[in-house]
Order: sequence, then structure tokens, then C-alpha cells
Amino acid sequence: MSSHVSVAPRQGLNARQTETVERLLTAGVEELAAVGHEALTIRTVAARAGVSTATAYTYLASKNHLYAELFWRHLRTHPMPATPAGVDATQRLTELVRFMARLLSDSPELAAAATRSLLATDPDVDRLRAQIGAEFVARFRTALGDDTPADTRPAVLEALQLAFSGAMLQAGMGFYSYLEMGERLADVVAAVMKGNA
Amino acid sequence: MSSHVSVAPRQGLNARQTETVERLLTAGVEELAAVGHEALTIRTVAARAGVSTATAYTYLASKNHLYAELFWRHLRTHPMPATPAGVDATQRLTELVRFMARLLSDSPELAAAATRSLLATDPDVDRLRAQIGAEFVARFRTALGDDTPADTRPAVLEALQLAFSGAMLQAGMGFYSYLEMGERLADVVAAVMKGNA
DNA sequence: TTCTAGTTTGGACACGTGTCCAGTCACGTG
DNA sequence: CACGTGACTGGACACGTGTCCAAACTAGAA
Repeated sequence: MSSHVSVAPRQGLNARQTETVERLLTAGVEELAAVGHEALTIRTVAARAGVSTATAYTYLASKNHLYAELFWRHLRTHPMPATPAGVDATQRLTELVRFMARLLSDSPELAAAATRSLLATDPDVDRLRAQIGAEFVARFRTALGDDTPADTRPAVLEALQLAFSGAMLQAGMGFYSYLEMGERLADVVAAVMKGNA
Repeated sequence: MSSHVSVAPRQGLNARQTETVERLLTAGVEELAAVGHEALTIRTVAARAGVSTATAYTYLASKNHLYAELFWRHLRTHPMPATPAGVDATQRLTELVRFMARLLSDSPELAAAATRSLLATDPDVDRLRAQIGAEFVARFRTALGDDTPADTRPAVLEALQLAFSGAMLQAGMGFYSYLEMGERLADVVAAVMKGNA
């Protein structure tokens, strides 16, 4: 147990704590939509949730932790949809990057905030960073399937996953929208898979 | 002219101002090496430079601006070396990603700080973000050369550049070292160029 | 119903960030 | 040398972040 009570359900929160956490996270989503990720403060989130700041900090180590947690939940509430049979890897990957781009563009403030917050060094963010990273890898691995020669598969997987991370960073920096990111990544998928399908 | 006197030389700083800026940036590098990017404060940098905090803020809009500026200078003091004749694109790109990885691993604190700071939204960071982004693209474009078919070249360039950005983000998140990043990217280059050389 | 223990609270705190300002300093010009 | 102007200063400020704590509240068990 870290210095903060984790917000992950498997840590054994009782019903009362679970309700407090849910109120905080819901308030986080609402406050983020209302004022954006820079103007948001834990105090305003706590007020919106109807709890004290001290209670908010019982569950949220930091603003970074809040954003990482919200992003993780956003990811989990948007699992990768199953692809129809008979679709090759390039198509699956293309669908995936478009899907992920839409998921990010549904909540651009959260995506940008999370990109930044996942670079933070506190232990609660560490855990979420690992989970989120693993989820990304899993989605790309599933989409890539076994269509690539086994000797180049790890490098292809890494190329795609890094390109996705890079695109997320670029969109977060404001070079283009998260939605446009999907189109750019579709072209990248085509280029990467050209010699590797 | 922004609300802060830009630290870029072409903005016409006089000799006295130029000296003050140089002292601040040198102090920034030293303080970063001494205490790391999270513990560093503009106040300690100012003290190390022998100027007041208010003076430091005359030239530096924010801590983010300081890191972006230091990173830009680091890039510029490490221009991409010329490659010998007769080297193909894959080899040039491989050398480039290794060179860039070494450049980043020379100053991991700065690299991690800059990755985060370049996500900031203040105008002084905007300018540096554009410059740094353009420098990355230019380096990859030069290394890629004309060896790739013209129809796929933009996507290949983007794939490589995004993979580099993604790797930088991952290293900044602590998934692996900046030096290891070079080896990973070398494999990625090979995979991407496989069908595109 | 009472008791106990865990949860939450309001308020204060230390610290950092960036801003502001009247006064001082430094330098160039006449 | 005196003057004017821009650069710099010390100190105070407002605000946000995260921590701490004694007291109050809540819920479950006996």
C-alpha cells in the first residue's frame, strides 16, 4: 500500500471509500471538461465531488495521478473491438490506429494531460504507466497477429507501437489533432507493413 | 516580442543582456546536473547565475521555457555528423538514431525534462517546440535521402520520425535508458526500411 | 443503545511558481 | 561630470500543490 489509498478496486476499498473515489473521478471528468487540464485543481475537483481536499488527497497522490487514472479508465471503457474474420494484419492495424485516434479525440484534454502526466515520477503514476503501456502493446500485438515473419515481428511491433506513442506526443504538443493522428498513422502502418506483411 | 525578452540571439539582446542570459543558461545546466530536473527551481538557477529571480524571469518565461531552451541548445551544439559516401539510407538512418540516442543519453535529465516541458502551452515554448520539431524532421529527411520511392517517402519519413518521438517518450517515462533507445530504434529502422529501401 | 474504529473534515502549514513594483545600478551620451 | 534610460534588484504578493492534525462524523458490531 502506497502512502495513498489506491483507487484501483482490487485494493479492497469498502463501499464507502469506493463511493468517495467514484465521486472524485466523476468530478475529475466533469471539471476537466469544464475548465481544461491546466486550470483544473484538485481543490476544485474535491469541491465538485463534495469532499474535502484532504480526502481527495487520501486517494489521489497528485494531479498527475488523477489524470493517469482517468486515462486508464477511459482506455478500459473503450476496449478494442473485435475485427471480422478474413482481415489481414495491415487492415487490422489500420482499424486499430483509427479507433485509438477516435478514442483520444473523444477527450483531447485528457489525452494531452495524460501524455504529460505519465512522465511524472510518483509511484502511483508508475503503476498506471506500466498498465497503460502494456495495454497499448497488447492491442498492437493482437492486431498484428501472426502474419509477420517471426524474426522481424518484434521490431515491427515496436515500430508501430513507438509510432503510436510518437503521434500521441506530437498531437499532445499541438502539431495536429488527435483525429488527424489516425490518418497519419494509417499511412505509417501501410509503409511499415509494406515489406513486413 | 513576447512578455519575456526572448533568449534567442537574433532578437537583438545587447551585450549586457546577452551576458545575463548566458549566465542563466550556464547556471541552468549546472543546477540540472546538480539536483535533477524536478528539484531545480528558477530561484536556485538565478542564485547560481548571480542574478535576481525577477531578472531570471525577464528572460525565462517559465521552468518549461528554460528546459526547452537548454534542449534546443544541446541539439544545436550536436549537429548531425556527415556520413561517408556510398552509405545507403538504412545505414544512414541507423547511424542517426544511434547518434541521437547518444546525444540524449549525454544528458538524460535534460532529455526527460524537455520531453515533458515541450508539452507546455506557453508561447515561448511554442516557438522552441516548432524549432526542435523541424530540426528532428530535417535530420531524418537528410538521412533518408532520395533512396525511397517518392510515393511512399513521406509516410516512411513520418514512421521514422514518430518512432523516434515515441522512443523519446518511452525513455522519458523510464521504460528504458536513452542509450538503449538507440539499439531499439536501429531495429525499427531495419524493419521500416525493409520494404521501402 | 453504546462503543469503537475507520473515514472525513476544516484549517493551517511549507514550499514553489510566476508577477509586480519602487528603488538602485550601470552605462552611454552630451 | 550630470543626466537619462534601460537593466536589475529585494521583497512582497497571489495562487496552487501537497501535507498534516485534532476534532467531528459515520457505520458496523456487540
